[in-house]
Amino acid sequence: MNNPIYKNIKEKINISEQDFNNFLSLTKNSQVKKHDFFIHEGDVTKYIAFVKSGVLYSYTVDKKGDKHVVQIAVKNHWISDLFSFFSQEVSVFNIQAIEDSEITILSKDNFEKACNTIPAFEKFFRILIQNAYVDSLRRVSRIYGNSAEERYLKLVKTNPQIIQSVPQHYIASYLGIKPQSLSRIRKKLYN
Amino acid sequence: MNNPIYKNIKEKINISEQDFNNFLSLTKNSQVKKHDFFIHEGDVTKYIAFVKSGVLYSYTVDKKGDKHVVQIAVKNHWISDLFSFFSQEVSVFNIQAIEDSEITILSKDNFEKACNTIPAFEKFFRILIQNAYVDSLRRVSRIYGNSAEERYLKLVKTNPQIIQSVPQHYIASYLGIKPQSLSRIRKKLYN
DNA sequence: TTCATTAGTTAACCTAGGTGAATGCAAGAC
DNA sequence: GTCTTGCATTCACCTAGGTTAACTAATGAA
Repeated sequence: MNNPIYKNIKEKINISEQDFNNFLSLTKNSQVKKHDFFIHEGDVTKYIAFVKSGVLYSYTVDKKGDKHVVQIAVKNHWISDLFSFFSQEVSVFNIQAIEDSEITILSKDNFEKACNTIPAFEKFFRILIQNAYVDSLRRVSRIYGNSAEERYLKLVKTNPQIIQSVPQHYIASYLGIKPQSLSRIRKKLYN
Repeated sequence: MNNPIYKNIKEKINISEQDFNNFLSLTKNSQVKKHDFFIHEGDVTKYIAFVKSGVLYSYTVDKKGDKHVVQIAVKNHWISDLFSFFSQEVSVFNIQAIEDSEITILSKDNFEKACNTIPAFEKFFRILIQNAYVDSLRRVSRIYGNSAEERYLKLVKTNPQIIQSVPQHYIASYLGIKPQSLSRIRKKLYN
């Protein structure tokens, strides 16, 4: 089977094509135009999204009004506010499309259905939240243990696709610095 | 019932004294002497601990050999490497006692038993991991959106117990700064 | 086409926090 | 009791990244 979602799930759990097709029938295809919202801060998160094409990103806005990019999801990655999705509390994140994107979405109700009929999915989604947790922990230690330059190099190495397809000011925000500083770092590096 | 663990669990889920007593029979009391380890980096986490007295803290060590405090657990709080505990992968954290401490521990096996016999516990522990995840997310945005001084003030306000009972260099590390800088900040504030 | 935005770059200057070293003080070890 | 070790403080100096502002190039709407 050549479906990218199937491949993505297969990386984490064992699942038959049959079960996957059942799962797929619970999802819906959808589109998000450039700059349109997938999740609005203050709403309860109803869907989890798999990015088929394009790029989505999540961010918070602090009391000073500054935006902080938290996650960037390129092709073949999942994105949502997992905490809000699982707890059904309101989201503190916004998720928006950086460019026109095609996504496959799964609602909370159908997520429950998938878990009930295909037990392995419970595990798959528990792994998703665990990974999100670990990502966040890693991020904290990366901020504390590395300079912005080191964090940028790390990103270039582990996520070249993000570097290629995302405007720099999003990347700067994701790294926790200003666009001018990223520009300065890049200048220094590519000399 | 006057048991602090009962109180702590009651804050998150509804549970009868009967069920709680069953749960309690699955736990063990233990002690950690000052500077002794509860969890060693590289081991699989076998226990989750409730701090009855004393203070425990978790930290990572980066490639440069610098220590970064991740969590500080005073009386009546839980501590463990939840990721390692649930996934049974090796831990990247060390957890040590800051002072002689009394803890109540629950093993992975007994955790499974508790979940099987008292379904509400599954929820309780899912909430623990969700909260840990949210804490970590909040921490990232606090680092990006606030100065060390603001982070310190926030800690004083929301966690005075930590300020009172933990030596300053641990707090500095938790805030992501050096002890000298915390000293400077405190001097500036208390003038 | 033209005018207005938005993105990226550069540069001068500023500041929060790091670094290294010195000092004083309290607590264990013996 | 002295010796040592660890913690907090202070100070002088340094540096990564923020700030402001100017300039350019690219995109987009009318």
